Amino acid sequence: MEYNFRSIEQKWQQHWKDTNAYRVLNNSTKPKYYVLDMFPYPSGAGLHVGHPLGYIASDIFARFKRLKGFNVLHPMGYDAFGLPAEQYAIDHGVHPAVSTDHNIKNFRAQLDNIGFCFDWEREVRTSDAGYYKWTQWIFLQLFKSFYNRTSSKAESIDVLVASFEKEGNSVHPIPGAQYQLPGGGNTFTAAQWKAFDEFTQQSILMEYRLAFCGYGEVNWCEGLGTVLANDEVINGVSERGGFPVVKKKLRQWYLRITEYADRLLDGLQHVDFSDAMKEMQTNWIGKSYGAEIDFQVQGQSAGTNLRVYTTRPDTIFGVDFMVVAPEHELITTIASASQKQEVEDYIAYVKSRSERERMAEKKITGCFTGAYAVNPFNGKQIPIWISEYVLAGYGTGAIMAVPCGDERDFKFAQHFNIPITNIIGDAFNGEEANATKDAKLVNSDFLNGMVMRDAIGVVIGKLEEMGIGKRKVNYRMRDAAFSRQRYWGEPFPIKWINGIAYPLDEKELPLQLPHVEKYGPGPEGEGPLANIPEWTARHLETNTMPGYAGSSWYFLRYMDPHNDQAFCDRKVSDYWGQVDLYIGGTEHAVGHLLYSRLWTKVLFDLGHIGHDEPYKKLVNQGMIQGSSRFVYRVQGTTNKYVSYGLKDQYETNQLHVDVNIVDGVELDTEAFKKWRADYADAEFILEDGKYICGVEVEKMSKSKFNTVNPNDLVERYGADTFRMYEMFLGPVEQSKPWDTKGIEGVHRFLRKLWRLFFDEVKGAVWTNDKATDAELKVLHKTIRKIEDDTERFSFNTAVSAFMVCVNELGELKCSKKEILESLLILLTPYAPHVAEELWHELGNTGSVLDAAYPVFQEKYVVETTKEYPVSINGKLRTTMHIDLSAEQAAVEQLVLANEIVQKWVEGKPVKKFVFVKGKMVNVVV
RNA sequence: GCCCUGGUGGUGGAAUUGGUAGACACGCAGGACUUAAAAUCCUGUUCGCCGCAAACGCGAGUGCGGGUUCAAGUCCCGCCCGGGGCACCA
Repeated sequence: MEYNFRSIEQKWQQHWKDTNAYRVLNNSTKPKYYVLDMFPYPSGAGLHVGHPLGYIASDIFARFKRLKGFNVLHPMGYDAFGLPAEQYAIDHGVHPAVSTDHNIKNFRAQLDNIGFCFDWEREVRTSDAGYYKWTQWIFLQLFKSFYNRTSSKAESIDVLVASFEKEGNSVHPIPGAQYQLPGGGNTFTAAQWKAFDEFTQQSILMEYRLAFCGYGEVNWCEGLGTVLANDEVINGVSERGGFPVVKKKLRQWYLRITEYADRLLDGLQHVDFSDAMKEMQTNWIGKSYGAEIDFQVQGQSAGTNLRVYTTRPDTIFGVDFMVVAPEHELITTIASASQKQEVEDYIAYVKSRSERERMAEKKITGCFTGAYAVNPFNGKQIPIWISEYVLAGYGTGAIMAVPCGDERDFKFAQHFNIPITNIIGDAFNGEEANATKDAKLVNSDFLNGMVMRDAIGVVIGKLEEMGIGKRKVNYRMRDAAFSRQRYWGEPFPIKWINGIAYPLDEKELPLQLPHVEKYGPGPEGEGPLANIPEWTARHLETNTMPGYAGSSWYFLRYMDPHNDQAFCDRKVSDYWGQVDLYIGGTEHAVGHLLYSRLWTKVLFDLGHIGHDEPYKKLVNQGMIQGSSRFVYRVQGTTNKYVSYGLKDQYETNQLHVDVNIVDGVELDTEAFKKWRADYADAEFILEDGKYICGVEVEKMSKSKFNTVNPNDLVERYGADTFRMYEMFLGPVEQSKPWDTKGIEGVHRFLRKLWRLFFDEVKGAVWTNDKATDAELKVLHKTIRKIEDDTERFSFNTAVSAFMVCVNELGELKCSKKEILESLLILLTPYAPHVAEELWHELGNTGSVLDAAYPVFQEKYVVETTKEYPVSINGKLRTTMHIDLSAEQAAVEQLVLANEIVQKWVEGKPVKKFVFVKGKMVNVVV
């Protein structure tokens, strides 16, 4: 009887399906464990061997936890809305719903092939109305909430309104500093609030809502009648058609994620993410501590101040000029008559440049306004410049420039010949800025002699005393744009009437995405929904939600996927709680992870769930790179190819060749001729009768012909081999190249395992004999190793531990049920099909999926002697078997009597004798 | 430029707390079985030196240069190279 993996795998997959082996219940006496894979987008290209890596790892872990007695939730679903499907629809005339459905079918077939233990009854798709009903519902919660800065959490907007009616906005000032009420200013009393008309009231509330609508700058292309992404704009004109593109403020939905900046930062201390991941999120949030300082502008009325943000108030005596962003509102007020034309020209120039150009070119540009600010401490006049290196959206959109301490300021000063004041003495060399905080200040009036680090607080204190500055924390993170002018996404449950956004009643959800035939943009940068008369007649919002809407909360829906009364029953989310293990790539470091953390915090604040961090532990799987193969076409010929080893004798061109027609490095020349029509009459210059290909590691991609389809490998070696090989390749977190050839080693291992049970001629060879000490030792060593390795996600070493175990049992000629049965349970997470088959062959009737995990017993692995390495002066010279209970004195005697040791010691006195019990011996002479 | 990673045989990788570097595989070489091939199995395989050869032995060796230690792939200091992220954030 031989290892017929095809029929075995088919049989058990069918059996598990028939018996609902992977169904998970929401109530259990067992402890819970939640294993989640990052939501895949079902692309039309299908899976290559790089994709399932994380799924296999999570599957192994889920099965392991199940064997260890946990109730394990391990679901899968699809992030089905999104731009690619819509783009495909536009290009091919297939409705996104149709192509998405088709892609999901293929995706599912590929997944099933690998034998995952997903509970498919819990599958979710973000594009299903039953799902996005709740995405819309959560959006409404965001819309109807504000961030209460006094309680530091989201609360109902009703709380805010009640406060307004009682005390105006004195308790809850408007979060956006720039906002101006229709009559100017940004504070109001209770009486004023009550007197505002509805439009004004709603406009004010919009300034607080966690999901809000505002105006944002976008690239508007009149010629194409649409908004363009940054990468679709080149040199100020559209990539397609060359039409001019201008920055335009357009209505957009946003999430007020900035209010959660601190909590998102703090939360990182309570989750188990890699340092790199925490670092990326921390940088993205970009918290900085500094001060806002008001500078009087010369010749302007007392109220017209230039407010700057700086993290280095200690350098205030080194300020040689001010720089404001080109968008700064004060420019028109302060620009002098003589500079007016120059300023206008400069602003026009900046407007013509896209964000991308601005960043790519990094030219030093700028323009003097003709106005001067006054240094509040010494009355010095400071010229005010405009430059695009200062960003309107950060801080106050204006800075005080200190060229001796800031590289950008230094370069600007040099470029425009602005004299530089040195306030750090020898620490400034005149060649480049020095951003130190440890220098002693000079030329700094009352700060002279003080270390900069200490001066920061002193200056802020003084500014506050004078009433012209205050401590200020800033964040780099901006509010998240939450609308797309696209079709294939969740419609917003919002109606617009007279410029006021009204939420739909929850009973009206889901607001169904209407069917359309065309996906072209609507007028004035609106989405395709604006082209549907029935839609606009209902005054419905025409934008749709972005891709990350549905994926921000899907981990909650898996818990209770069919509930049509709530997004997830509170009792159910309390039972499952956080995702215990989340596996996925690093590409979602700041997008998806930050958004889903935000949504979780809001839902927690509003009392809908009981935890405020979605993921307890995050593991990032590495990428599997492609290993490309090349053939070398001789130059001057149309179809003559020279083998790798001989190519230096010719002038050649290197061409990618499909890795699937190469065995290791040897090209299948017949397959090559059949591969593409123009290679049909190819000729080869061989070495040793073979055509050897060149090899290079590159990204795995169709265009490089280095993709490998898991289906082909499963067909040839079986799912169990494939799963184990993906793990055997190396640590999950690490990127590594794919090498199909290596899979045979894992396949051989499974056949070796099989032969412990069955002989090709004799049939079953396993016995009920009592296991020997040596056999039990092999088994228990393996139990310990597999358990440890699996717990710490070291799946590659676990696979080799299985190999070692089977090799050793083979040497011992051990085919005893007592040993093999336990081994099968250990193997179940990794190779479930063959484990289940052999489990039944041993006479078990239940499924191995629910067997009791073997318990490691120390007594079987205790050693009495150890082969000690013996070094002389740190160099290994020999090894000696010594009783483990032996103490230093006895060992010393034994070792020094050893012939080889004596030879090396050569009668010299022993200076030191190092003995670490159970480890090693070192003789120092 | 800044931050985070990593660098070990021909290849993927192992060495969990400083204690026998190269586990386990791939590849390669040789052998067995076979008319032959495939499959399978066995042996060898870090490099160098000595040697007809094997055994044994010796020397070097974890990107480079220093250091700490009885002992360093592992710890410290200074470099070099690859991968990833951020990039006018004041």
